[in-house]
Amino acid sequence: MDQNAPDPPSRRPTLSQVAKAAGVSEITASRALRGGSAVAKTTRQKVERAAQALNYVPNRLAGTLAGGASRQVAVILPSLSNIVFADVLKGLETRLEDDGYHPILGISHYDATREEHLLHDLLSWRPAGLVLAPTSGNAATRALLQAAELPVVEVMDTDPDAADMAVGFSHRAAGRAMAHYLIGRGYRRMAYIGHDIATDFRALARLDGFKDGLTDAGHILSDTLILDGPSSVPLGREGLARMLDRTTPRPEAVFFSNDDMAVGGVFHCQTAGLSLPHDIALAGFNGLSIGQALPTPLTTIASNRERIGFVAADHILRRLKGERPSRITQIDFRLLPGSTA
Amino acid sequence: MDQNAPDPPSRRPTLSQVAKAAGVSEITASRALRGGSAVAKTTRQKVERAAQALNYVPNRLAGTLAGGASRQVAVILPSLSNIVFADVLKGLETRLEDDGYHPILGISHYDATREEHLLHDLLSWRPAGLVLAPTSGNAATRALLQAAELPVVEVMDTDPDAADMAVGFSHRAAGRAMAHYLIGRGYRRMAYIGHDIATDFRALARLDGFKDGLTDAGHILSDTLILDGPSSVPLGREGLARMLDRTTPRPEAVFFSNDDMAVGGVFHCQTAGLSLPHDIALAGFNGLSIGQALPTPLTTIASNRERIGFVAADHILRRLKGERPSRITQIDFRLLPGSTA
DNA sequence: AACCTTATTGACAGCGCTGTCATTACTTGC
DNA sequence: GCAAGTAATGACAGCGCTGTCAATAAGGTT
Repeated sequence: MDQNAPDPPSRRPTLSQVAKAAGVSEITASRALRGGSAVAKTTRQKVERAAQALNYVPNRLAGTLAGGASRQVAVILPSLSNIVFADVLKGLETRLEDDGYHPILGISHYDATREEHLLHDLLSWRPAGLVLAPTSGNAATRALLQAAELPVVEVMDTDPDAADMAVGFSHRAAGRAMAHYLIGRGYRRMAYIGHDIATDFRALARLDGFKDGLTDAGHILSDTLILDGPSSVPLGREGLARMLDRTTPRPEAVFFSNDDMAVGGVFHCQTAGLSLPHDIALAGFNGLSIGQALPTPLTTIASNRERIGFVAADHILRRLKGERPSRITQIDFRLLPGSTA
Repeated sequence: MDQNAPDPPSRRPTLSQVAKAAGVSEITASRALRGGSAVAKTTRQKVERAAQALNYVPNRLAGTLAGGASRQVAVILPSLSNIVFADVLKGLETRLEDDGYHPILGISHYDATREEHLLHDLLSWRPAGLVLAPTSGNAATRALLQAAELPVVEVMDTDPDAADMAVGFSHRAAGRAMAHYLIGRGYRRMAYIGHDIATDFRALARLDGFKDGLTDAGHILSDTLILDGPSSVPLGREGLARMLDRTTPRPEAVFFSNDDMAVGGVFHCQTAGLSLPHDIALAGFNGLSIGQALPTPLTTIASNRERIGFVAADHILRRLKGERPSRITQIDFRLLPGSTA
């Protein structure tokens, strides 16, 4: 509590104090508490009792410094405003915790400089591994990664030249899949509405894939609207309103950068009295539950973010045990036909 | 390790190597890199150049062990599925990063045992501070906190007997405020629909406050429906459907445990052809953007989660500088009258 | 009984860094 | 030009723990 008061009286108990209390050597106490090694059952109990009595909490800084492997994993994500990355983090944390590991977190805010800085900072804690959803193909970052000599997983995409491992799916393929689906449904005049794509290069990859898909079938994108700022429901709503306002005839189908945006579009249609998908078709990306709970379930592509996080953590952990998980792991997306397109 | 080997293939460079390269003593290198202390400008430059050349990344485990204060802050949250805690985490991370601190994360899953375990685990990293959104008034946890002797902030509520500091607002007061508002709007027969409340005791507090508010005005809650599982849009939708199915006459107004649930309710009304708020009034809690973007903006109470996280981190940091931020900090909620009630 | 295992415990030397106090170099005042 | 002060640097010890190897005790073999 009191920061100023000189507090020599109550320093946290150390292993040596536990050892003394249990009447054994420090190293024996260490082994007893860590389990595994050869320690007599009675000795172990004595030590455990002493630790309990003193309210001993081991100091892993010291342990890691002396022994080797940390049980912390650095995690760098571009954002937490979007539930998508919270999902990834949840999957990560769940798997890590199973093995007594913990994430140290950094948020890059889609800023490459910040990402690099974070990387340097987090590496200084000597984590056992690193998981990141890269913000860009930053060269400096890549160099640091290569030099870091620790298991690294890049999540959310399947970049074939990932520094080490990658867990995710191809956003380009996802965009293409949506194009094929919409074409198959008979839509022709198609538009795209997205949030600030300069920063979110995975959204950009989806757009590129979408265009590719249209091209495959001999079509082209009839209209594109990119709005400033992070994706959100209100932004999507505003986007569709503006697009319909400025373009005649209106597009037959609109692909949004993600579900948040698309749900905004659905709301606009409700307000404007447009019936889905008759008057206009809308599609999103991510498969958020909000979109599926709409009176008209959103047509979208489900990504399994939590699983991506989980598998990423698992890869780190397995690597630490000496195994060699595959370099690129595909976590499939799935097109969810709803009733909006 | 082998001390004699001239150049162990690829261990990370240490401060001593940097010092050697710069032709100064270890401690001088340390001071040069940390800045502040008295080091000649030329010396500092030499050291910085050497560090750069060697690609030196300091080892904070060693630094913290030797020197004192860690730059990690333990964070324990009950969940990440709900955007609410992701928001808090975002605020925390933002403020911490400003000062070069980083969160180590643990998720309790609304489980008191797990929370206690996490606390023990995270404390073993000797964090400089601790932020948690308590899952319960767990006694063992509280004891650990008291003994921990580090700045602790409990977030999301303003528990007057917080172990150390608290940043948030009274959920009870929020519930009451909603009751008063709805009564003021003329609604009488009111119901509540919530998610698994056994675990989420802040939602329970809101319900209690809501009941209090009704009692204040001489009314009582006409119906209550608690559903299993975490809150979600589909769950709220299902909840309202079930309630309307089983109860006649239907309630005039329904207060949901949060916005996710309430938005589900709105969707159900859209599907069932009920007009809001004429046929039935709905209200939520949190002030999520999704609710505000609905064709009928949701009546709700806005909480400022990100700010709570930010202020919590700020309190920790200030405490570490020797200041004494106030024990209980209120981050006000605000009733947002929408068009659903 | 001498010998060999195996189980259990401990001594020792650091891990990489920083706090403390001491030392040296360089100014400045009179 | 010399005492006294300031700036810059370094030697040393130790943070709390674990890996390595050695030592001892206990049990089994021929």
